[in-house]
Amino acid sequence: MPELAEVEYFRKRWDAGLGERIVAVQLHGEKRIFRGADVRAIERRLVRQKLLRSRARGKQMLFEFSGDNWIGIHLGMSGKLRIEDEKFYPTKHDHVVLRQRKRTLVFSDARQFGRVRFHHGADAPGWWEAGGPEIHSRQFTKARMQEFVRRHGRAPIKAVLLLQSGFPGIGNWMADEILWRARIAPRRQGGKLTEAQLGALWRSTRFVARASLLTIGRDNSNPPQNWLLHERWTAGGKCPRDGQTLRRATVGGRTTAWCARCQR
DNA sequence: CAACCTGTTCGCCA
DNA sequence: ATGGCGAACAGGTT
Repeated sequence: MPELAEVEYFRKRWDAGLGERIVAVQLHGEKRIFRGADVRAIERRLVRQKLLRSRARGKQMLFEFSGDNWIGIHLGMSGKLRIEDEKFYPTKHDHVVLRQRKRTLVFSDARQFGRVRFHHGADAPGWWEAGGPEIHSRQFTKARMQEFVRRHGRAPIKAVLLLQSGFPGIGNWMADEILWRARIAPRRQGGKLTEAQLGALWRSTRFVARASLLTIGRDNSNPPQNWLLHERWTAGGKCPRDGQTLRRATVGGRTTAWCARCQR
């Protein structure tokens, strides 16, 4: 599930626990999601600390706790954040369970492509600060995007949109949505796009990012019915623009859906 | 039962 | 050094 807007939605699930103290920490410390993290430090440091605030950047989330403690979470393919009540009994895939007096903060991830990091220090961790501007920010300029696309000019544009270093937060469905909206075929090489197509790509990127944040990101509601997203997984899905049956193929290593008539 | 999956990282190659 | 690509990771779902 989790791309830009879903990440924002899940980040806010834990808002219910803001300002409240963690009274117990239960981790499945041997699981792959903790690769590289000091599990014992999380268990030792987080108890008695308060959840202060959280942020998201692309698909990364950062949760700040009192006492200079920080947890980074990436949801991977199947990660989810949710709130349970204080009597919650965790099951197999509930790898991070942070108990507060009146509720329980849970991170679950069946496939374990997600990741949990821990940092103890006065400032946000170094791995948080790296990376380019968010695609829905003013700093994500057309010139910046164009420079990135040109640098990866020989790869199919679909693959370029999936590179988090240039398009943080974009995943498989967003990339398809953006290319469909910009009328660009997913196999086109970025270096061969016309000036007009680059403009359309930039506008579509920002539009899809912002509009999905206002629906999925706000309350997990559906984007408008005329989005490609609603058609792209159903066999025989149709182009919302011209009704053509969508094509499906692996592009940039991922299943890709597009309209062969209106995307060039 | 086999194929498929909304993500990232690694090693290999150009 | 940089960029592109395919495999690998794990387990649930179709």
